[in-house]
Amino acid sequence: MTISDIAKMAGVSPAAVSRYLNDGYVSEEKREKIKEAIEKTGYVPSRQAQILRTKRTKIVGVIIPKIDSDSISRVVAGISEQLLEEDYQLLLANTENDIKNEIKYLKTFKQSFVDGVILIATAITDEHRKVIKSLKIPVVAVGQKVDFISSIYHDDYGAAYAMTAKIIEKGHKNIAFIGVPDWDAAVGVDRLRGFKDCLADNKLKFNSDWLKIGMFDMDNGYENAKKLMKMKKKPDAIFCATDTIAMGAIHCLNELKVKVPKDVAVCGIGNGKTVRVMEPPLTTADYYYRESGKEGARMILEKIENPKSPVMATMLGFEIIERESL
Amino acid sequence: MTISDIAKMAGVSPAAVSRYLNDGYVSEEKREKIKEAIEKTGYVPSRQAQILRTKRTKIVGVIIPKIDSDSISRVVAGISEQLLEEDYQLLLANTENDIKNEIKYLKTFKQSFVDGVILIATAITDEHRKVIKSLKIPVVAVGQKVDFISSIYHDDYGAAYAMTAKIIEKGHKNIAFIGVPDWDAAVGVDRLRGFKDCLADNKLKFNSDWLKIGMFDMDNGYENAKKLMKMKKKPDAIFCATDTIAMGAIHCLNELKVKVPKDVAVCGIGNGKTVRVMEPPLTTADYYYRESGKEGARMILEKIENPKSPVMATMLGFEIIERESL
DNA sequence: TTGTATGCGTTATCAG
DNA sequence: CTGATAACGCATACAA
Repeated sequence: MTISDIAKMAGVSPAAVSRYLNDGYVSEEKREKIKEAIEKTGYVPSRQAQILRTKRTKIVGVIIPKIDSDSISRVVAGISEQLLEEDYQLLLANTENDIKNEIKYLKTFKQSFVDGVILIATAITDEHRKVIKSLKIPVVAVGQKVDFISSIYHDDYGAAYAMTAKIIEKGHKNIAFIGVPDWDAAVGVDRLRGFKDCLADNKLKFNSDWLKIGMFDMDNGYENAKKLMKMKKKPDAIFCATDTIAMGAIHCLNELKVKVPKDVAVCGIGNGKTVRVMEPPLTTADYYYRESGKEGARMILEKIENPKSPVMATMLGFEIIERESL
Repeated sequence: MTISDIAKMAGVSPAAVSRYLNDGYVSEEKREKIKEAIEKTGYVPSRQAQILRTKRTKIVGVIIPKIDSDSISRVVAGISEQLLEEDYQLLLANTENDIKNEIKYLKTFKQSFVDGVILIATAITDEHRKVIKSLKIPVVAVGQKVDFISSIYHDDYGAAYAMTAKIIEKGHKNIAFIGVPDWDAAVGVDRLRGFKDCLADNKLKFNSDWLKIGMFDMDNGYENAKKLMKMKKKPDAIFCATDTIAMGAIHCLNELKVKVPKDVAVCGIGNGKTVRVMEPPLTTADYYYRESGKEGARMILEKIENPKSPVMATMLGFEIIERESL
């Protein structure tokens, strides 16, 4: 079934059928005939041929470091929701945390296979910069603030600051921090900065022995909480940069029979799906991950429709969720 | 940059360049020239034009009910890994648990936009059947056994049976079951069947008052555990059909100050990422979700390469993970 | 081995 | 308003 077949059946030209399908610049009687022919045959235009002509795939590529992560899968859910609504499709590129794959996908997309790309990256290197600039299609970043492309990110500094203030408000003065490396600008840098600044503003001194850095997993929380509890001078609160880390930390504390929050308070950031059933339920900050995905999708769509729309940066807020671990 | 430009630069015909890129049916000297031209210009063939010609996109569509789920995101991670290896791309279609979207995507894919589709469905209705049969591209199912297409699934019956045996082995005789509706053949039907059969085989009678059905969320576990604990005759163990349900149940029990596993033992199925930090850590069955994704990808690729390869069904095993909740 | 010609299924142009 | 006709960029049958 091609457009010509339909044209023949309806006794019109292929061009008329095309117009019927698109602009709709066609007389009433022919419109009828064409409609009939299409309905009878169940004809559907070939996407590929359309794409070849129009140069638009109505697909957006989404590059992520991993999919089996609570926060990322929520962002993807948001993207997917918005895209579905706008009748776009979602090509998922999972880099498995390998920056080489990230560049590879970016280059693959360069062949204008997709109309735009949403990049959920933990770090933007010079190579990213270079490759992205060489692309002819728009790119937006979600989860990190990037200067040369539009981005949508969370108020990492603010959330960390507010959370720290909450810890202090609860009467804790000896606060440890378990975080991630500083190659992650959002989680590794901003959250730590918010923490330190709040400490300083409250005239509490930052104890670098209590600053522990590890990866984005529960082990980081578990191992570092253990180390913290082995020190002669122990903290009475632990601020974990992510919920996952916090879960590991609480698990460790429970094993050590350290009472949370009485002996040591714990909090995280992210409001992961399962943290409310921890023992005790985790105090954390909700980050509207899903919303950030939706907004990212809106942004890239806007860029696609209107390529010269200005670069913009949107910061999403947060909400402290008080539960019992703090 | 088109193939003709390269041809001109190298002083050969477009066909020669095409052959250089594909079959490689070209003389040594021309080969050199072409190579040079391509390198100089950084030419890359247009995917779209290739697709229009060859009718193959090297994309497989993956239809899922939701992405922000521990088990599903792990399956997708496996699919993604395998696809990356084979140089295929992954078009993600998230139905948001709406069966209408499932059909819609199936139909979208019908326009041979993808070379094959992997369906992660909870239920296969007659409409699914009809639409799938009308597709010209192969479809494989992951997570459910389906008779008319290749599928890969988990040993739900066996896992439930083994887990029940384990509960009995621990000395429990009054075992409740919190499950999901029977429109889900794997989780709703097979796991319950494994449970019942094991009970029968051990001469324990099945108490239908202790059979609770709800959705795939923590609330199901929470609410139904609460109901169970309000009964005059309480169970001393609760078998939850999924880890998520189990987490809700344990949370409830903790709130009620019911000791797990001393007063009531709990177990789940799935080995979710966070269940090992529950208090107490959850006894569950590992399901190799990631592996099932990889296998599903291999299957669809095989079908794509070799369309008349036979329908097959692969069942993946499981492993009981003993922790402290049982 | 090589090049020419043709077709894949649309959409855009342009003259009627 | 309408219908030829020319691209879009590539791959292949076929003739050379």
